[in-house]
Amino acid sequence: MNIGDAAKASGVSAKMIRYYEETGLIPPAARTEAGYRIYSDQDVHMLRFIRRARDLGFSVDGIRELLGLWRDRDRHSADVKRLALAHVADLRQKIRELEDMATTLETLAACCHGNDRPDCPILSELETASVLPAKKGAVRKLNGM
Amino acid sequence: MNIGDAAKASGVSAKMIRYYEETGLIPPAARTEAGYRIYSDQDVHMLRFIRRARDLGFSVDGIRELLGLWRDRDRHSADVKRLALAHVADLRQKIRELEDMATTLETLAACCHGNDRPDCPILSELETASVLPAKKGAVRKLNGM
DNA sequence: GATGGGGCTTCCCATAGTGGCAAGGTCAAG
DNA sequence: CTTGACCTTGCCACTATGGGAAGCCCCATC
Repeated sequence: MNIGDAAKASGVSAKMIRYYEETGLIPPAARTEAGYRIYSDQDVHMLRFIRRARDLGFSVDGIRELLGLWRDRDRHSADVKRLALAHVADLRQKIRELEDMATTLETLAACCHGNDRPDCPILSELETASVLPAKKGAVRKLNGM
Repeated sequence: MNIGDAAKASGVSAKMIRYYEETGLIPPAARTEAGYRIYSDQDVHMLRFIRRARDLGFSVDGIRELLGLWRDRDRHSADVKRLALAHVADLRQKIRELEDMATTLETLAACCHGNDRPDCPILSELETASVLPAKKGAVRKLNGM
């Protein structure tokens, strides 16, 4: 099948399929004489695997590792589990950071009258305080979320 | 003072100060005859404001609005509050998504023996299931977090 | 058989925010 | 006057994704 059909069948856009091929996440697709990429059901299966991993927030590099393990019949499930739990730790770290931001902002907003007067504790705080002193080593990479 | 000192004093890197100037978030700095940017304590004050807003997860565009309100002596605190609470809603939405991912993965990982055998429910799930069926309208932009 | 529409190809650009590097100018201390 | 630390601009990189243009291809319909 052509790339458009593979995209529909897998839920990965044609654009991203080409990108994944270009960056080596997936092997180069076979081509027709005219240069059209062709995909088998197997390929679609793999693309769906990728899409699901992305839905779980794995980065492309994480997916690369997952795919390696997926293809390796002699894999140790411990390796998969380690990968998954490391990702969970990243997610939880990120959640904590966002949570801190949200509660700080909510606290400030609760103190703001929210009327047509200009005085506002939110702006005052931004102006003067050190808002999040404990912001060391933030998990800065959690793919574009 | 020079850009390096302003960076140290504000906590915003020199690189980012130039970027903010280039993109119009802050007005162009005054220059010495040799072309060096010079910053006043006022400028550093503004840069610190920006950094704190970023620590609270505001996007550069959000900060642009905040700065506008900050500078506007006739602002309505209601506008600031609305901005803040809208951001909180975005944060909470994002948190929910990450939370879903984390719990799904944890559930799967809990079912994985994590030994040297290859069978692994995590991979099985990625292979077959529709992992996150409720993934409509994800908050895709929450500045690079 | 020609024509049209839709799909495919590659290539380039843009996003947000940040880091890094390189070539060259500048300033201050020794 | 030299040296080293700083400044300037400009360009490239990253992640993951979308948009679009120019040009070729395939199939169905007239």
